[in-house]
Amino acid sequence: MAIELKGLTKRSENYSQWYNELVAKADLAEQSAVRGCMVIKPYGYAIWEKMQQTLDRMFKETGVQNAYFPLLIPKSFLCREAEHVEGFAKECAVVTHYRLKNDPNGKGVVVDPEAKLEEELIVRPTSETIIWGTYKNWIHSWRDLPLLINQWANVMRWEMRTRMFLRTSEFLWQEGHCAHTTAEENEARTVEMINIYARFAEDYMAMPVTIGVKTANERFAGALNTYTIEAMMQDGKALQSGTSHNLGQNFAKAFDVTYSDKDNKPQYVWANSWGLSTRMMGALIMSHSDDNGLVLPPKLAPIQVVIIPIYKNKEQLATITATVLPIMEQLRALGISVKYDDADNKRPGFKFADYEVKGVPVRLVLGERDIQNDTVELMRRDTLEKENVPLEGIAEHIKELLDDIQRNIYAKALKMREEKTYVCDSYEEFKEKIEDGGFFLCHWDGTPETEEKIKEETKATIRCIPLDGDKTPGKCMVTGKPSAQRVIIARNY
RNA sequence: CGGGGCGUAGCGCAGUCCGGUAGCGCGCCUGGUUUGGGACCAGGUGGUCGCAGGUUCGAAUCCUGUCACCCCGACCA
Repeated sequence: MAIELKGLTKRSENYSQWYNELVAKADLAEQSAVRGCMVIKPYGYAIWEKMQQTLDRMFKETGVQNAYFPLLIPKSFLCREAEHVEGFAKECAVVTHYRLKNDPNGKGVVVDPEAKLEEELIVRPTSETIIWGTYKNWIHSWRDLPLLINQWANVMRWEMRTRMFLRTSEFLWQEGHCAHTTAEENEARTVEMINIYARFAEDYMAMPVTIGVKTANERFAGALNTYTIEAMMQDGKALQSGTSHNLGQNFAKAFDVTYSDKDNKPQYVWANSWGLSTRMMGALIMSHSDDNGLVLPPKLAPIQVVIIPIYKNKEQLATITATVLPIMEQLRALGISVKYDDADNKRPGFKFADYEVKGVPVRLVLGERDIQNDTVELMRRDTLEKENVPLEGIAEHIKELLDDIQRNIYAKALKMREEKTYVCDSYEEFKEKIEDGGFFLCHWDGTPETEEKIKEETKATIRCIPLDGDKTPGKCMVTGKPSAQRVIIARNY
């Protein structure tokens, strides 16, 4: 394909340009003909599939089942919950007609004015409304609860400005929607799901996150409370990576979802919803990648090991292949995904660079030299270190190495976050230091006005009120009023 | 919607000021030599110059209009 591989912009020179080039050169995604939408290419999608499989397994372990609801939502449904519609109204795509006809004045087709829908349909920006409209029919008795449903879907939010993976008009995600009998059980589920997201981020994506609560300003439209996991990207900006919302009884009341309890009394159900999107692809890229391209955590890499033969003729290739095949079998027996790239239309140097930019964790190079010595050249992507290792026991060695890479990139990301996290008590100091990015642990008086002031003056927002950590009270950095605990303030994507 | 930029081959661009045969690099195709860090040589394919008008013997180039897209803000996961 027409991808110029040379000359990736340096990460330190222009982070945003580096990111865009990386997405293109690692063959993850490209702009589509539709404004603000993205084509996810096979390699990018393979990574997303690994994320999906992992999350799906984690969800099912807690009793969640998958289902699918329609793309289009009747406008009247969206309007049922007042705060919800207000929050999403400004970014909804609307279907108004159901037919085209030949243009009477020329070529092509036009919308047939005769085919106007009586009620407009909204392309889902999220599915709470259509799902609660459906749950009304599913929930009658306390025996129907809890109802734990997830759907994998696309949603559309007509964003003004877009950015590959991080903000696109259409994006893929999963959204879970649960119904419970009690407020306590509902809250516990909301927290359980944000913990699953945190575990996914840390254990699989190797991305440290902070679990916290959103302020009223940043809360999901229609929720009582929003939990979030916040990660720090390499440029010090925050990325909201997953959210879990306690919806209280708002949607149950709006859609009249009630059940008969054990005393045969009607009760509204308690609801929560939680979502994680292809934005995580952006998070993955920005957490670990370097000037040579993507660095994938082994647990999410579609290809964990690539083997490249060096040969001068067919006979040599045959000899190398005979050595490689058993190695591949051993690796696969250990559950390691491996690719043998013996294509003869690309030279080794090209392949080296290509798999590096694609973030393949481990590379083996095998030539005649190695065959004679019973060794193989091994390179790990995270450090780019090369070593010659004996063929004997190579599969076990690689298995351990993959675990080590997974740990190492997590440790690196954690170290970076710690270095760029500051305890700050002076607003003046904050205004100066925020220019270089980072998380700022500051006291805040708890008012939306102060939060708004900080946002207007510095473009930074309160990312979350961390659940763990220091709970020492203090004085608000801006107003000097009392503060219950420090919050994380940062600029964000 | 404000402020800036751009539209010429699949991709990246030059040519536009000063009108006169449509160019370069990469890719792609063919053949050969290569292969331990992004190969080289030779030959070849490929474009109604965003669109619509106008000026002119003649327009990628000048004029008018229009439509895209990109970057910086406002909106946001």
